[in-house]
Amino acid sequence: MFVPAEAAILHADLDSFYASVEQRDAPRLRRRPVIVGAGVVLAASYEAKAFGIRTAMGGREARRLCPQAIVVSPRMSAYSEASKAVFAVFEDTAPTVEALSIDEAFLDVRGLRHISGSPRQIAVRLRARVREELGLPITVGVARTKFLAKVASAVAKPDGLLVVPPERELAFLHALPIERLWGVGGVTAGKLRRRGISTVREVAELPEATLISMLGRAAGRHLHALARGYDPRPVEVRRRRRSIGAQRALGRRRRPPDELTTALIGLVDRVTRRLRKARRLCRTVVLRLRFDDFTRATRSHTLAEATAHTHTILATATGLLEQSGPLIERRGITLIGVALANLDDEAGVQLALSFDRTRELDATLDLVRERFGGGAITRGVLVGQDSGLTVPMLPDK
DNA sequence: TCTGGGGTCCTAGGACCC
DNA sequence: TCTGGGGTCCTAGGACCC
Repeated sequence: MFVPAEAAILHADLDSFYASVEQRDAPRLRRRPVIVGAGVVLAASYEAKAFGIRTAMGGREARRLCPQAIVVSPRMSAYSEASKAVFAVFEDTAPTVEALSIDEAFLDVRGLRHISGSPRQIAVRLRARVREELGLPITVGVARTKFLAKVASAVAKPDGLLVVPPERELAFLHALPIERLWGVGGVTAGKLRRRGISTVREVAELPEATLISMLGRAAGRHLHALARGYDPRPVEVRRRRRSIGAQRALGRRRRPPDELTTALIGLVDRVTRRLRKARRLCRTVVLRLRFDDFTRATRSHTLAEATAHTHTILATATGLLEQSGPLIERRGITLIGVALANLDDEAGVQLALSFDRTRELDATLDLVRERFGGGAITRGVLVGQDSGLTVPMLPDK
């Protein structure tokens, strides 16, 4: 069981990432309210946030709140570059780095005391390096668990550092409003508040069964554990992605069917390119739709064989779109998207293992390695020199 | 010009298999 | 005639995150 005793997990989170990159690269934007993205706010500088501007807010509303704000178009490649540079510093700081998104990560710094100093000293140096070498503000939360580190960085923002020592965890956590919990969004917060629960302390006082009956099994258990400061999830290098998607907002204007088909072709083209670039195959094609009233629907189809072939995927997606014709007719359409799921390795070979049930798992895997010339096994996928081997359903030893 | 674009995980029912 | 339990896969929807 993973139960670290010391506060040695860092959650590092760049502040207003896109907006900070823009301010770094263009002096005229510094100390000014900056909004990235015109239709919808993708990021707002802290000067802009002071006017009440928030991420995902409509552009019109944002300009109403702050007419003097400078609106810039997103430069995704610049953010991607900046992210790579920041992650290089993360990797240089800790042996285990778990990326959460383009601008945040967990770092496990246990066992580094002799080499790098205390977790706090490591965090201080990390912040200084990102500021000095890359010109970007970053906030770091330090705690015994991932969840607490994440909450700590959220509380410390912007440009801050907060260490939560183990003996202060519950006092820190219990005083917070439920909305601060990672995993509690609008719907869950609403359910809790309607029952008169507004702080983490009140959640912690609830029996697990009550939370499960309110929120469902997984969410109830999860929240019950977190509110008591229990979070056994280790920092681990991220698994491979499980889906690849692309989508396009269409606005409220009525679109003729051939325009939808054109949009679909563009999306499938984009998404299959990314699929092939990642050297993956997909077996499931998902069509995503959003309607005039903002409700959503998905339609999916699973193929018999994995593919990265544009025409196969396009034909499948087109079929799903045709099937959705009546739905679109009735409810109008404001967004169309395609996602590819059930991803396989391009070179993955499905290997049906039949083996002696008395053999230990490790011995079985050794046998597979021996047979196929070595390689590393990751998540059930054995990647060899030239080919990958999927090892399905290994039984308990 | 109300509401972008990219993801993850969970739930629940039905088909199908042993 | 009535009665099982356990498991996987697929589809659809929903909540949440950045």
